[in-house]
Amino acid sequence: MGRAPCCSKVGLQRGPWSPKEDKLLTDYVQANGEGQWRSLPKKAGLLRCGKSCRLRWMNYLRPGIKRGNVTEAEEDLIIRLQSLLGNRWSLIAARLPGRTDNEIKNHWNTRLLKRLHKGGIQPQKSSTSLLSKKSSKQPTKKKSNNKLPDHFHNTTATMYRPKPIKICSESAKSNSFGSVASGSTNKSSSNQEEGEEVVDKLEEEAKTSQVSDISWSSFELDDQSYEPRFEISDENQILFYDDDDCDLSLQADPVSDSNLLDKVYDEYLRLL
DNA sequence: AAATTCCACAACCGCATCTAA
DNA sequence: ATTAGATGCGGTTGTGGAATT
Repeated sequence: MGRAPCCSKVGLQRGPWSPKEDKLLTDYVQANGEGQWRSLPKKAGLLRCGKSCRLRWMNYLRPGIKRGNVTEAEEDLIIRLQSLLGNRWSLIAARLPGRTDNEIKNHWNTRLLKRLHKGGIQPQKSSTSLLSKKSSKQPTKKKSNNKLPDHFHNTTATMYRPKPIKICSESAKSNSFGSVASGSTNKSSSNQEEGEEVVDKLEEEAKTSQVSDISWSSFELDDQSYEPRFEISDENQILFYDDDDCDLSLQADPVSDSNLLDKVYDEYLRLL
């Protein structure tokens, strides 16, 4: 038997929000701040579940939210972060200013996933992500000798090779991962800890193995071997690990090398 | 023009995690 | 240490509009 629903559904409004409800919620949150979602509807005069109010605020009413027009650079970053993190939409959203996890998730499911499938790419699921909680319990990756499988067909897409970087505790701890992983609230401490755990493990490994550079390749963590879904050649070509011939057009704008999104991505790679 | 299918997005649901008592 | 309530997250569904037949 599951636990009781978060709130009684009796008499509560459901479905799309009306402008009047939006205004009530916005006014209340602006006056009283976020939080206390459970008691908020009553105080704000809304006939909605607290969860519903929170979702509406986070995904729609919150100031600074960008809607629609996901740029190619953003799509590129979403794809790259998804390959690193799996379906950790809140983490991914935290790296895309103004975008919500729900929007990114929708965009992924409705467009990017199809595009990748069309290109013969099998995107990883959350259970195989590097930071996934499940990954340590249910390893899904086989140990690899870092060689490409024979059936591997490479396709090309331009991407920028992250520079091998030296992991040091200061940079690891002082980077923005924690603050960003916290997302819109101060609550995602577990995500932050996961990120730091990964960094700590890599740092320890680097110390013991006398290797100071962590390069863009597979590595081991928690007795599991992780390998990227793709490899980046010296010519900045992505070589996708895939069974089928495919033509994925992930052409990044060369100019974007210096743009914010790439920096954001590099920041993640530093952590991994 | 009407019916059907497709698509994008908002919202819901259940579970996991956090926190305070 | 335990427990219950609150919150956050990700998967899924419902719905309205656009596109197609």
